[in-house]
Amino acid sequence: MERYEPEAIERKWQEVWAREGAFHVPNPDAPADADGSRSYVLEMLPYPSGEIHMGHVLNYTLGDVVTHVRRRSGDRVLRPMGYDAFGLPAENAAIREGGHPRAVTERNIAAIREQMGRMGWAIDWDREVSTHAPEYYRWTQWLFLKLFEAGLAYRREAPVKWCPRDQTVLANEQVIDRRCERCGAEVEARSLEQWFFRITAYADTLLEEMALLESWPERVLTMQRNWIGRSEGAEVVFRVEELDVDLPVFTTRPDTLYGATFFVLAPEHPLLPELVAGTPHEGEVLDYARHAGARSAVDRTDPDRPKTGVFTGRFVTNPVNEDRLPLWVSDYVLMEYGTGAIMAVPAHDERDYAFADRYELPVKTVVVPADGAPEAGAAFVGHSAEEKLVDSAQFSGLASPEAKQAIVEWLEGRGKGRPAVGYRLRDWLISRQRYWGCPIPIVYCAECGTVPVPEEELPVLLPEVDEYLPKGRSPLAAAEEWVRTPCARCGGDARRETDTMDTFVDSSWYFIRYCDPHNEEAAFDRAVADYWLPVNQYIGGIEHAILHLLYARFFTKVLNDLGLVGFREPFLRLFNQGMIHYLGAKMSKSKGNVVSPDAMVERYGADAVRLYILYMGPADQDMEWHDAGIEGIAKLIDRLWRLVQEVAEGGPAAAPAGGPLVRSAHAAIAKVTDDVMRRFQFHTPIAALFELVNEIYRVKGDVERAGEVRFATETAVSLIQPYAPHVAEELWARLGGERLWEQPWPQADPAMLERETFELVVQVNGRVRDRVEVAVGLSEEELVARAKELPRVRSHLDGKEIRKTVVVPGRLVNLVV
RNA sequence: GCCGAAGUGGCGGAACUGGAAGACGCGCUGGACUCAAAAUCCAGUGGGGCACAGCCCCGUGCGGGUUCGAUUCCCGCCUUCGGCACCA
Repeated sequence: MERYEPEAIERKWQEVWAREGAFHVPNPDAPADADGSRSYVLEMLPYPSGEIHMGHVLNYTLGDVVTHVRRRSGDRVLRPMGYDAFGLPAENAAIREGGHPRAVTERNIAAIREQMGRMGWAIDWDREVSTHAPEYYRWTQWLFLKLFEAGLAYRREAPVKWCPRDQTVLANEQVIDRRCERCGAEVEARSLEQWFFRITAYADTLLEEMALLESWPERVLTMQRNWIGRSEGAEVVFRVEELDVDLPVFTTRPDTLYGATFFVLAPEHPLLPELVAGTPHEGEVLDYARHAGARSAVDRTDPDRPKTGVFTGRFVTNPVNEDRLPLWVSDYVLMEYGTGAIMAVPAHDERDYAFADRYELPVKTVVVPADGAPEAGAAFVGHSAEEKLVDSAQFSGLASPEAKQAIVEWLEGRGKGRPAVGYRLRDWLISRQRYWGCPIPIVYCAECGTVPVPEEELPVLLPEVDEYLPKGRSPLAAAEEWVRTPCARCGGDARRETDTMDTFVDSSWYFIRYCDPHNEEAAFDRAVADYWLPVNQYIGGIEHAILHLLYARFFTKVLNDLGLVGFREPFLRLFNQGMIHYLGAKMSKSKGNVVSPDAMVERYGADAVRLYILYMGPADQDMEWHDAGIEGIAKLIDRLWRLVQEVAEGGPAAAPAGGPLVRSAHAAIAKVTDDVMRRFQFHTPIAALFELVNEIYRVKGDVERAGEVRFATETAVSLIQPYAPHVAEELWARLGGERLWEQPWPQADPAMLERETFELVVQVNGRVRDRVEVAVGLSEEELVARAKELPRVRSHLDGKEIRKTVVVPGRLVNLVV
């Protein structure tokens, strides 16, 4: 018998698919009134580092299975691929090895494209895009200008996070535990003129429109909610009477206003120098502020470090009771949240309490449990209806939530406060002082100021430079000829912006470009975008739970508000695949525990790798790669292979009208289809295929059942096609079929799923005592009668009185004695 | 601390809507084939007990509860993982 040789088979069918353009899906001629169902299956585009790893294999094989099943179910399926090609690794490789980042990137892209071909993924290669191509980044720049016109892109000097190793600023989202998300270096604070996108204007929308999403993992929604960090409270204005200076604070606990005993400013607060100018405290306060600024972020935000601060000599007035509160400065108050100033209520805030304790400031309890005795000292009680106010003038006795509202209303009536909402989210800092990115299309003119590059002059091409090494300013600044340019408005001397954009800008709209990738007149045609989008199924790693997924949602909402697209959310369903571990740890080059996809494909074939990566376990959980595991899958393919040889030799067989094996085949169709399409579960369909093949093996020697065996074998081949498209195609051909990839997805016949008999489970007192095969459709009385006849049941009934009888039709009888 | 996810055999896991716990695979054991091995095929495989063709008990992190019946629902814990965190 001919042996299964994956290499030759896989090459053969990959060539056929390429020749026939098997997976090319053109846009409909009139997208606005195209009929038939369409489906957009998208996986996060790869960053073109050296080669793909097992995480990519899992990611894109998941998408591939969904694509095949949907295609064969009759959908027009968009399934594109591209490269997130700008970014630091290519630039760093170019610096290290010499050469141009473009050359490094394009070499890597070629290698990845080759590997993807070897995996046999059903990608529409006619739609391939790469974010570093001028044909692409021209439109990234165009979109930047749209945001600029809308007032959503702006430049300002602001304290920013600086990565000393990568020599560039970072977005807040790229700082993890105060370290650079890419290189792990501890970030520093700097104050720089930088470009921002006003994502904070969309904070509420980003929260509210989560309701439009069909299926996102709860943990991702939670992370985004945490990141946006919305909290409701009030702004309350305290006042330095002597100087006529108002100091507003943001608080979530206006109910504790009567408990405020001091007031604290952040060391960076802009009014601080003015407050202490010419006073005996000036030197000490400014000295403290300078030292606080010099502290590292890690040190300063360590909650275990004893709190420090100094008194400014000033007092503020509490608007509710005219109390004069001493004004302190301390670095436990952060300039970047709220107003950079707080009212301190040591009785009801642990941080304020720690500070009060250290500097011997008074503690005044104003909220107590409604039912219990007030405790002495600090009581960090909640602020639900279970707590009430004390020592709070006319608000005493009110429950905490009512008191909040009443106090804010009272303040509002006197112009001393108003309801307010605080967010953790900051505007998105998009400037980068690096070469390999999309140039920001802006020029600075001495006369006209900040001037956008006119649309017809796009793209602003990346200039060629000799030196990519970052030195704290953009390498683009060295291209003096490129930097000097006439002002688009007045024609006078102007200079180009030399920073490039964060690569997350590039990937915030690539899924729209895929719809219309060759458009030279526009970023995309709205009708085409609206035809395909929003994405029905997005698949990718959890590492983008905040970064890319938040930015892409923001971009989509902006584009919708600008009338450029007709949808509000880009990705209706999101699936995050788990990480693949090997030898007990996450695969990494440094640990030397990497399983190379190429080596596995060479040894077992792409089909076996594809099947195994999905068989390892639930795809949304982390999985452990077992070398022995893939052998089991190789065995399945081999068993199917040998089975098909036998069946093919047997020649055509009469189509069976029924039979247990035909029923099993239909059950497998139902299971695979439901798991993939409804449950998005990929390992159990493979188990169902194992079961089907095992069952065929048990009966294949029976010549009477040749028709059943042939039908079940064809079904198994057809069902395995989304997982193992090459060998399935080959086996399908050997069974006399052609173009399996275009064959309609098998339909389970409901009549074949129904059974004439079932195994009735009989319980006594809820414990299984016996089982008996009975006909479907018996009445409850008949089922109970059958159950009572069983000897094992009778021995447990033992003549006792039956107090209750539970019958679940089609399943069980439970007799309670 | 706040928010979220998860805990099932030796291992990965299944059980979807409250109805046979452990599908399927790995591993292991035994058998067939073979001079032998590999491959292949067949069978067995949660733990314990007994009067052992069989039967009984225990068993889904722990303790309670609801129910005729709980891996599944409720309450309270424990552990692990992830996010946020001097965020006022």
